[in-house]
Amino acid sequence: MAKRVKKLTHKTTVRIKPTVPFAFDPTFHKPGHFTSGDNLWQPGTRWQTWAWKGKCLGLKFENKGTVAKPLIALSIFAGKKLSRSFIDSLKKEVEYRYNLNLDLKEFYRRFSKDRLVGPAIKKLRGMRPGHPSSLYEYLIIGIVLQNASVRRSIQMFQNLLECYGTLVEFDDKKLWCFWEPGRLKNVNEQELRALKVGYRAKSIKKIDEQFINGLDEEKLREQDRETQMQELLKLYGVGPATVWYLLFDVFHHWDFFNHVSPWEQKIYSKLFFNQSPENPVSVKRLLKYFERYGEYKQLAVHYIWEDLWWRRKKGEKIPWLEKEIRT
DNA sequence: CATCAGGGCCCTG
DNA sequence: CAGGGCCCTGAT
Repeated sequence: MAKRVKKLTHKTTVRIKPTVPFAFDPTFHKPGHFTSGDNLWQPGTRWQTWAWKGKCLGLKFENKGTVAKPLIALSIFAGKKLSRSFIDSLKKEVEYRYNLNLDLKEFYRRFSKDRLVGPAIKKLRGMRPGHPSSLYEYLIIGIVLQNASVRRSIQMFQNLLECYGTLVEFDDKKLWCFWEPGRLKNVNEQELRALKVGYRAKSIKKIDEQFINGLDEEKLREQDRETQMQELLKLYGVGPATVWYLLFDVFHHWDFFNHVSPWEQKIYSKLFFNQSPENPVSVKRLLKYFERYGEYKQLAVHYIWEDLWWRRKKGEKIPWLEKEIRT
């Protein structure tokens, strides 16, 4: 689909100082997550589109510091000049989504000696959990992940982005920027189905409607975890698997672990019990094992998970893992 | 060629 | 609370 490119020519740069220690690359690039047309990464630099308060923006994060003395240069590209207050609110949101003010000391103190988490902490020291997406965006991603292989999820997501998103150009990169909540108001299910999302069209449509009806991410962030979970489960098409992802990536609860999807089950079985993926350990037993990481259980597993994908990315041969990756 | 399972969820009985 | 159906796609 040919679309006009929106050029983001106004550039503002702000400096962000994350808490110490901070690791740039494993924070801004998660090789275990599926990639899509809204971002690019190379060591030391991340480009990311960002739909924020009605504007399409391009963000460029550059590593200007070290683990012990972190500094990020964040360049914000926009179509028009941005106000100071807009930039301030955006900076705060960036810090929130990437957990740049997270204090990891207690987590490291307790688990640096753990046989599995210890080595991961050593390699990824300073890595933050986090995700660039808003609740709305993550919900859409969550829906396209359901009951589909990675390749198909990427295809569905890309189709949606190219149909309803905006192609932007900044810093010589062309990337797709997400559409705003409510954009699908006058789109019917059939049009969505044409993008090969199948029965997920109904969920996507209903989620978009909920945002028109006043679903508010900021307000939901202030609620406790149980309330958040109940509210999210009310959404059509959102079940335990999607909620579990949301509570970690969007609402930043490190202590919540109640779900393991089939492919993750196979990978955890190998990592934690050295059990072959053909004969995986039960979900119940996996969850019981994670209890040892207490209030940091989700963070601990995130470290081990990311370590695995970074090892693969760096060229380590992990034959059993290759078998589990369906592209 | 047909059949099937896949990074769930809803709905029914 | 178990299980069928749902869209589409690549694998077999």
